[in-house]
Amino acid sequence: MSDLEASAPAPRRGRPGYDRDQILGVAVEVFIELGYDATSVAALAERLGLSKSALYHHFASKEELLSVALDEALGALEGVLRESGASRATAGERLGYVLERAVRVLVEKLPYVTLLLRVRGNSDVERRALERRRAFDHEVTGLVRAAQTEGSVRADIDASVATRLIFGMVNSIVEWYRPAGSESAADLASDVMTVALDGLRTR
Amino acid sequence: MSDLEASAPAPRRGRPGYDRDQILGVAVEVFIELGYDATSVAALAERLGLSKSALYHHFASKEELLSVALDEALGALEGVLRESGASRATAGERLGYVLERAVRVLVEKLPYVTLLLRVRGNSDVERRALERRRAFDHEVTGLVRAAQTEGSVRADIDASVATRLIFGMVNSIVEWYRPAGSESAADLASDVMTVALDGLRTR
DNA sequence: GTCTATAAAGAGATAGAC
DNA sequence: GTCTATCTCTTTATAGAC
Repeated sequence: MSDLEASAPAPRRGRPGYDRDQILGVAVEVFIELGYDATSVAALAERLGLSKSALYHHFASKEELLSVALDEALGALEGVLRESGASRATAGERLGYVLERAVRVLVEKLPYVTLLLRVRGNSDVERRALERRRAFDHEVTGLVRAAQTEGSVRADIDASVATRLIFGMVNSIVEWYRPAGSESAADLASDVMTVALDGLRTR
Repeated sequence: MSDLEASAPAPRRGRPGYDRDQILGVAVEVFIELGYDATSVAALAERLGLSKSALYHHFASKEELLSVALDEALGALEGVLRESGASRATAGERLGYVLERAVRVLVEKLPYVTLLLRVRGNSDVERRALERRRAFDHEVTGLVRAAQTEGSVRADIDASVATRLIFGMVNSIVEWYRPAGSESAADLASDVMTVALDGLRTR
């Protein structure tokens, strides 16, 4: 987001020599494996091959790691909503765009979004993240409601319930999808769109 | 499960006088609010209005509370699968039964299932629970595959992916559904079946 | 940018009285 | 069935040297 030059493939020095992004990436991995609360700073340092003090040199606290990671995920999701407005005429089209792009953000930022989806509001940092998630969901619900009025989405289910069910499906992807497997992000997005729009039943 | 007589509405004595079930119920509430790892035994005792020692009189450890709670959820889900076999001819019918009953178990045992769905395998107790969840998912995937062969479920999506998407949707219910609200469990189950089988799109 | 050493608080669990 | 007091270990975080 705020990087003006650093799009290079990251130096990767001999052994230590970590920068903030590299440390953040490893920390998020460990947070996901053990859970944020169950992850001690000692465990993070060990995984990095660093002492705790070296880690505290880069981040002021365990919570700052969490905060920066959550911001990465939220920024990307909010970006999808921002882009959906321009040059799309109907609510149905905008909703389709948001769904498909949200799946891709989930895959591209898998660890960050995974962490976001596990946050429960246990601290100020977590509560602020939940607030931004709620705002996102609220905007999508508005899109679903508009699509119902328009006639492109079935109106016999409450917009809020429909949104929650569909995004429940989308978000659950972080529980099992691994980019290494046989299914590409494009296949996955296509499957999600099919099930969400047309369901499982044969016709 | 092993209660031979105690189906009475629970005594509810003057102030303390807790039994295991009452303590378990409160503990599960707190585990969900704060997360299991972030919940200290002191916090549990405080919520119960008891000392830590009184709590340890009922349960040998914090982990025993978790273990009993997870068993409650898993037992109910496994029961759904057990019942689905008898007297239903096609895989499509069995799958429909499992979906609808799973939603109802989620609602009836909401706190226990919520806790189950947040387990990440951080200890032997958690890993055993995950193993049982995997076995459940595997059986449902088999049902989906049979329904595809039969022709009642669309075959252009991998059975494993379809199962994960649909159960992702079902499981996400624990994130937002509250029995007190306007939507009954029957309405919810009906909405889930509609979206899962026919999708959001109008026709 | 990294280290060792340590402070200060909180964790899970137990002893033993009532 | 509940209590107070305490043990021991681990936690987050800091001090200060290299």
